[in-house]
Amino acid sequence: MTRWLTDEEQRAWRQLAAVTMLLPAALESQLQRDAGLTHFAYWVLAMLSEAPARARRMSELAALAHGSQSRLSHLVSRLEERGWVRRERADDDGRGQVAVLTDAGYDVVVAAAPGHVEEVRRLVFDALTPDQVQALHDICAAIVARLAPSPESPKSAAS
Amino acid sequence: MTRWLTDEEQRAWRQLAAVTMLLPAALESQLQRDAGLTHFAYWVLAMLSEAPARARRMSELAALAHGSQSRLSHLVSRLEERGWVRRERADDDGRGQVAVLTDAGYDVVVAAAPGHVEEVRRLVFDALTPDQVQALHDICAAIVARLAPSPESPKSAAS
DNA sequence: CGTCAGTAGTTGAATCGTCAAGGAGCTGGT
DNA sequence: ACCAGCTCCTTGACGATTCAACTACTGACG
Repeated sequence: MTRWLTDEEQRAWRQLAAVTMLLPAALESQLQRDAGLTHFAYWVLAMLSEAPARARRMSELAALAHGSQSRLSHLVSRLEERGWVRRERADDDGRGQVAVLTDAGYDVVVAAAPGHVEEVRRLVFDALTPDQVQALHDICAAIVARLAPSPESPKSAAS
Repeated sequence: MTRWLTDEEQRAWRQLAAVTMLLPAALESQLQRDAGLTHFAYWVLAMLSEAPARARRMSELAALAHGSQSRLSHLVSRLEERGWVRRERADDDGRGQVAVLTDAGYDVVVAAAPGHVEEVRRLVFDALTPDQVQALHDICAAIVARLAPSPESPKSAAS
């Protein structure tokens, strides 16, 4: 006995689906054109550029960029070939690898950031009122909570 | 002189970005597991199933599914191999092709729909109040308007 | 009519992502 | 000490997507 969507939900879903299909494509296209970067690659480089010592553990980076470890591993290999990232062994854990942003890599993010931010502003925030920005945050946070089965959130405390 | 994002915008953007990365992946994964379908493939089949005579022009279908013509063409070839869709020449326009949903294809969408809808409800609508659903619709519609450079919208009328 | 720009769609090469398998290192119980 | 099982990460094969031609047709203009 499927609970179908109401008309309002259906309408909202079609718009949301459109956003999830079109917005990433639009950002990809801008980044690809102006900086030769994937949206995912940009995000990874950005996360590295903000990190202390511009370095992060692979798994941490994968989680921050919302991608699988495998995807990240392949990407980092490509970025390494271009000389934007370097891999190092983790001191504390012999299994771990640390991705380090090189100076050349840093220059790439810094060069790509303004155009990307401009595009995000143009496509998203210029279209919204401040109240809507707030609402968007809350809505997306609620959805993300469902998507990321984080260790917190379950009801009662386990001993 | 880049106009950077305010803190509120930044927060909202991170959540929205997370949704655009995680939600499609989650839906893909459910559809792939339970029906052997891509989200895009599901959407295309769904659009066909709603159409009069279960048939649509390729370009119309591409627009409805928010994908490129090339992407659709490749997909339809794969769907054709599985016997879920058939290509026909358009009567009115010799260049055009019409994609037609076969009975087998119809059965596939009908079988996949309940699980998919359940997942959408679980991940999105169960997390939101009715007010938020309404707000989500308006927000996404505003963004989509920026993304789809529709022929209307420009300011003054051209003769 | 012929031609020429524009539209509809397909194709193939190259890129990117996923999935399943595997190497290598840590950790806890005995 | 050992070994079973776990975590971290990489790899290779495969599938899906993009990008840039390319074919085939239409419609307008002289």
